[in-house]
Amino acid sequence: MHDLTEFICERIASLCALAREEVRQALTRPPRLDMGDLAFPCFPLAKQRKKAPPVIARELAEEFAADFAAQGIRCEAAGPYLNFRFDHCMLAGRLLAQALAGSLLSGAGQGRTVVIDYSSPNIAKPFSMGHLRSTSIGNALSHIYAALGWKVARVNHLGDWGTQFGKLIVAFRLWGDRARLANEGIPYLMELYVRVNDEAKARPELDEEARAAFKQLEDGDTAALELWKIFREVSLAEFERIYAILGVAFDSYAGESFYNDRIEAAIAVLERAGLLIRSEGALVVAAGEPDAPEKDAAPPCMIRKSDGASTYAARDLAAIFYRWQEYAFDRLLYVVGSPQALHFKQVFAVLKKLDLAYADRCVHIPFGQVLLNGEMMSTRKGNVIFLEDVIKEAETRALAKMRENSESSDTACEAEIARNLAVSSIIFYDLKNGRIKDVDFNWEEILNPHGETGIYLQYAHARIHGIMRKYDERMSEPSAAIINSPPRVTEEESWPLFDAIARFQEKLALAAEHNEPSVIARFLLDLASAFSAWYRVHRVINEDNPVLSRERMGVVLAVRAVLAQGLRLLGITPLEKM
RNA sequence: GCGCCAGUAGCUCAGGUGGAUAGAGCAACAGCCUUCUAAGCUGUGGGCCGCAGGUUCGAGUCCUGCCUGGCGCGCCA
Repeated sequence: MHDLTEFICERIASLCALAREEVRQALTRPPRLDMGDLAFPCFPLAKQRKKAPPVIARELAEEFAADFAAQGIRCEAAGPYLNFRFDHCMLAGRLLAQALAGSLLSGAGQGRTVVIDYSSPNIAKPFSMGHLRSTSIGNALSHIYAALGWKVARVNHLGDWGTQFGKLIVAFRLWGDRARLANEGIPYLMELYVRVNDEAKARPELDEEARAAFKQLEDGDTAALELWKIFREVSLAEFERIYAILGVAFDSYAGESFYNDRIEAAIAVLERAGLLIRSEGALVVAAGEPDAPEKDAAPPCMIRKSDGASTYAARDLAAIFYRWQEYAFDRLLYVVGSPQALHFKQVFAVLKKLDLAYADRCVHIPFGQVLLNGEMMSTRKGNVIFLEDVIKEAETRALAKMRENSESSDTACEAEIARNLAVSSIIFYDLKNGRIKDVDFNWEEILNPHGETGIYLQYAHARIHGIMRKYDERMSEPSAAIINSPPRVTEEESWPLFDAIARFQEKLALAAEHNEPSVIARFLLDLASAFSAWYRVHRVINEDNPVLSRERMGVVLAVRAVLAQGLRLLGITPLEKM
C-alpha cells in the first residue's frame, strides 16, 4: 500500500506544483471504507487554480484516470475530495502472505534499550486492583517495545523500605506469631499493620517506636534486619504467585532497599555539582534557574530531610544513576500513577541540572487511579478490592457459562480455560481505555462478558480455531498447509478484514510512541468485530467448493495470526477453545 | 492560592498530525440458532462534543478566558 501511496504523491505533486511531502501530509483516509482507501482534499489548490475544490477534484479525477488505472488505482471525485481505490485482491493477497508468515511487523527499534519500571508494589500488602494498573500497562509496554525490536529490561522497583517497616517490626514484636506468618503470609502482615495503625491513634508512642525501629533497620541492626528479610521473602513469594497467574515476569527486583547504600553517593554527586541548597534545615535542589531560584513556581526537590534522613527523590536519583550504569538505556519508563507526576518532574529536572545526557530519556508514564465508590483505595482503611478475589469471581462465572454451553469433559482443562478467561477479561478491562482515565471499580462492569471485553476477543480467536479443527476434519488438506502456499484473495467482502490487518504495524508504532497499550486494545476490537460480522455471512467449510473454502480459510488464518499476536502484546494468552 | 489532568449519547469510553453525515460498547427496544462456538450477529431510538470568544476555506481536535470534577503542592513513600 505504501508504494501505491508514493505513486499517488508523486503524480499529484508534479501536476499541482506541490512538494511531495506536502501532498503526503494532506492525504487522509475517507471516513468510510466504501468511499475508497485514500483521499486527497483539494482545498489547498483552490487559490492556486482559482476554482472551487469540487471542480478541481473533478478535473483531477479526469486527468489522472488513465494513468492511475495502469497501476490498478481507480480515482473519483467526491465533493471536494479526490478518492482513490486500490486493487484489493492484490493488496489482500500480499497482506495474507505477510500475516501467515508472521512478517507484518518490522522491528524499527532494533538495538535500542528501554528500561521499564512497573508494578512496584509495596511489600507486606496484598496485591490489589490498584496495583494491577501499573503491572498490566508496564507488561503490555514491555511486549510492545520488544515487538518493535527494542531490548527490554523489566524492573520491579519493590517498595520494600521505609517507615512502614518500622511499624511492622513494632507490631510483630508486640503481637507477632512466626507460625502464623509462615502459614498465612501477607494477609497476616496486613492484619498486624492495620492493628498497629489503629492502636497508634490511642498510643502515639507507637509511631515513635516505629521510627526508631526503622532507624535500627537502616543502621543494620541484625534482629530488625532478620524480621524485615522474612517480611520481604514472604511477600515476594506471594507476589510471584500472582505474577505467574497474570503471566508477568521481571528481569530485576531491585527495589528501594537495593539502593539503600547508593544514596549517599548520589547525594554526593549533587553536592559536587553545587546544586544543594539548605532550606528550613533540609537540603533541596531548587526547581528553577540557578540564578533566580526565588522565581520558582514549582516547589524544590527535597534530597535530605532536616533530621538527616534521605528522601524518596534521593533514592530515585540513586536508582537512575545505577540503571544508567547497568543498562545504558535509550529510554527509561516509569509506569507510576498520575499523583506522582510532580515528583518525577522534579527528579528529572535535577538530572537536567546535572547536565546529564540521559535526562531527556527518562519518561513518566502516568495512569489514572482505581477508585472504589469514587474514593482512592486504601489497604489501611479496608476499602480495597484484591485482585485475587476478582479473578476467583470471574473464574466462577466463566465456568458456569462453559457448563451451560456444553456438558463437556475434562475438568482440568475447563479450569485452565476459566482461569485464562478471568485473567484475560481483567487485563483487557484495565487496558482498553486510555491509561490516564480513572477507573471506578465496578463488579458488574469488570465481569461483564459482553461487548468490548477480553472475552469477546478470546471468543473470536477460539471460533477461528473451531473452524480450523473442522477444516482439518472435513477437507482433504490440513489448514496448516495453507500457511506455506497462501491462496489468492478474490472476494471483495474480505477486504474489511485486510483493511484492519494492514493497520497493525502503524498501530503498534503509535502505541509505542504514546506508551499507550489501549491503542492495541482498540485495534483488536476493530479486527475482532470485523471478523465477527464477516463470520456470520461467510461459511468457510464447503466440501463442494474446495477452492473457495481454501481462500476463506486463508483469510481466517490471517486474522487469527494478527489477533493472537495482538493479544500477546497485551499480555493475554490466546485460547483455542472456550 | 498555584500547578497538572480530565469534561464527547442515560452510563463507560474511541476519535495520530485541523477535513466529508462525530463513532463503539453497556443499558432499552425489535429481529436472527436444522449449517464452522448465540460469550455472537443485524437493526431502531438516543449528541448546544462543559461554556464563551478567537485563528482558519474548514475546529470535538489549535489559541485565550471562564465553569465543573479529580489529583498534587518539602521533611510519607
